[in-house]
Amino acid sequence: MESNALGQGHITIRHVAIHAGVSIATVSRALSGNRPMSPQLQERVLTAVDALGYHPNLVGRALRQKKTSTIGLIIPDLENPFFSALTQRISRRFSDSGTDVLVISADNKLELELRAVRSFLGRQVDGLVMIPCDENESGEAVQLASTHVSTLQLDRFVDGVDLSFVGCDNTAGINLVIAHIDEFVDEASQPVIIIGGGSSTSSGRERVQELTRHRPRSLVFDGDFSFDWGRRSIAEILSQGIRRGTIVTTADVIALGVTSALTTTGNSVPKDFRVIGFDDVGVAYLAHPTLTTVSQPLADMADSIFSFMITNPQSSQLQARRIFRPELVVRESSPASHN
Amino acid sequence: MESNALGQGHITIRHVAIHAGVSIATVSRALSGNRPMSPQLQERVLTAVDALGYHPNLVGRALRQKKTSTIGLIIPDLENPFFSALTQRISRRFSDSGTDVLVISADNKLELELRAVRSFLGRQVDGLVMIPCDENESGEAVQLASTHVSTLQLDRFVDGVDLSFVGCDNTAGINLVIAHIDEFVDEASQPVIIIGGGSSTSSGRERVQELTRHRPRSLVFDGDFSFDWGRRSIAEILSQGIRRGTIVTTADVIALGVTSALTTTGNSVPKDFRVIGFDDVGVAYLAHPTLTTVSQPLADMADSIFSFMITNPQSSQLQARRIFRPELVVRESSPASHN
DNA sequence: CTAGGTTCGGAAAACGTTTTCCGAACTAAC
DNA sequence: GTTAGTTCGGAAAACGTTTTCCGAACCTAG
Repeated sequence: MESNALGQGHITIRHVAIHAGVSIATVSRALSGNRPMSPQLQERVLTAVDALGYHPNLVGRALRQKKTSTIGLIIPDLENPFFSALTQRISRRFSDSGTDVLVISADNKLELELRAVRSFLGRQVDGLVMIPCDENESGEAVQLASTHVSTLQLDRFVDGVDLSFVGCDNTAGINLVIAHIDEFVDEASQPVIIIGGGSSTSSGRERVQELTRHRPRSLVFDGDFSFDWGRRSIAEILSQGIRRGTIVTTADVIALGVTSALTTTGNSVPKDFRVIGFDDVGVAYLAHPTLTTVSQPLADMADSIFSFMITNPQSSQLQARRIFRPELVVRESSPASHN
Repeated sequence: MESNALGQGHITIRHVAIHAGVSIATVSRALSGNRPMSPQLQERVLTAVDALGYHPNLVGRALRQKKTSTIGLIIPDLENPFFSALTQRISRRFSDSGTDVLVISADNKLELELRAVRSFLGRQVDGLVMIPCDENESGEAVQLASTHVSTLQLDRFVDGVDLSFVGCDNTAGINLVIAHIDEFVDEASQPVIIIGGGSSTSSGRERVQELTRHRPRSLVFDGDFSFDWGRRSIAEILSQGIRRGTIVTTADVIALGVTSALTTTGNSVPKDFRVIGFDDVGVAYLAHPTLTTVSQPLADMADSIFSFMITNPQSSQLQARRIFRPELVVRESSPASHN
């Protein structure tokens, strides 16, 4: 059961060196290929490595090299399918580059977010990507991160700090929605029902802001990015006696809760209520009715993050700001040909 | 912008020591509280720490202490809502215990799974939790992990290796489903339509196995744990001229694809087809119709993982096998009072 | 005033690696 | 045959911690 060839503890480079009858420097070089050496010697080392089942201790290596071939990713909520899809895409993008992506979920708590930053910094990650929990309150965490390591804000940014950012153009996305609504709502500037989420995040705020700019007299409800808030918002709306309208949400998770609550209470989508989401998560086209939404280019964003992290030499004097254009995806929850 | 008080590079314990006019040993002790010391001296060190903005280098600490206060979690597919929910619960459970949970997604690829194990081992994690990708092919990865660190299989196990496991009783879960079906299918042993997924995983296999044991003449389709497979399976079923029946799937993600495809093709759920899932992911009760499914006790499982990792002293002679009882949740997709 | 104990700070070793530096051996050129 | 150059292996320093060990200082009791 124990695979120890020598005394106790793990097998180190020293054991390999003894086994192969060489110095530890030679073993290191044979493995890294850092300096050319005679093939037979290298071969001898390699067989010793195999025989002993040696795996290098990355902690020791990191300490010496002052780099870990690792980037950290801090996610507010893994249960949000948009974030988990983003996480998946990013990991995939980095997967064959030698650096691996470590994920920590902050569970939407500022305290955990800050702890995650500290943890990653202490761990000496080569880069840090974070979706800040809060536009204002996450300032400390982001600031701390950025002074120590090359840091990138994703999807949301915090106010004040001038830092690199990758995300989508929320204003443009909402404008697509507005243009779409104009097709079937006769009178322009007809108020809509806005079910917002995460108003203390830049994305949530920007989206609601642009919506109310176009439709000033709209009803605005504010909650968080969750299925449940979508459901509860409908209870509120129905209790106000509203029986039809166009509902624009700031996230698919909300929209899905909304349509679910509407249909279970006997309201028809899109007949009584049209519903529009944001993000185009995987389940959006599985919902019934399928959800009209704004699609973000996840793969492009992952590419952008990758190139930022790879090319960026440690301290990022150059602020990158990559804002991607989203696309409207019209589905059954708000058919274009309705009226 | 640069917060370096001294030359170049990060601020180390040495800088703090100089600043406070003490030795590095004293700084270490002041921070860890490892040995009592006079309050005023400690105070002096602490202010120096604050003044310089020192954060300990966890890599150095890990090297010395031979422990990292970290556990690794390897997930086959973060986009599967069941897995992301599980991940969230586990992180949450560990969040205030001082050890943090690092997640790597294997993207359902054996090669990435093995690499993730190596990465975590090299990183000297104190424990490793993994959901193996494949019942047979993941043997190497799991074996490797278990010989080096206290390892726990989650939700699925691999054949052969005798290793600790936390999961749910799939057989019991399926028996609940069978009992439920018996209520509205007059003739017992009436064949059903089984849409399996992940037949090369223990969970997928066990569930289908128990189903066919009770309903030997059932139609069995095999695919993977994904929305898309659920959709495609329906195309296949309809092309065979089948227009009604009871569909049992081995995962909610499949079931959601199934109901989606059924309703968009004009088939009614539960009138024409009854659909039953497994896992009880968050969206299951948002779907239309809401999904009957088997619910797994996520919080209990997370607790179990936690206590295993905390109590278990390094090498786990004692094999833990915690199998939890699932519960049936009857919803609209297969109403009990149908016939 | 001395013997024995206790407190507490610092020097230095240790963790596992990479890499710089040095020196030995060999080669080639004059 | 000597010198200069090149190759290649090893000794040792370095990375940033924690912790063992030692010794100085102080206290207490006889």
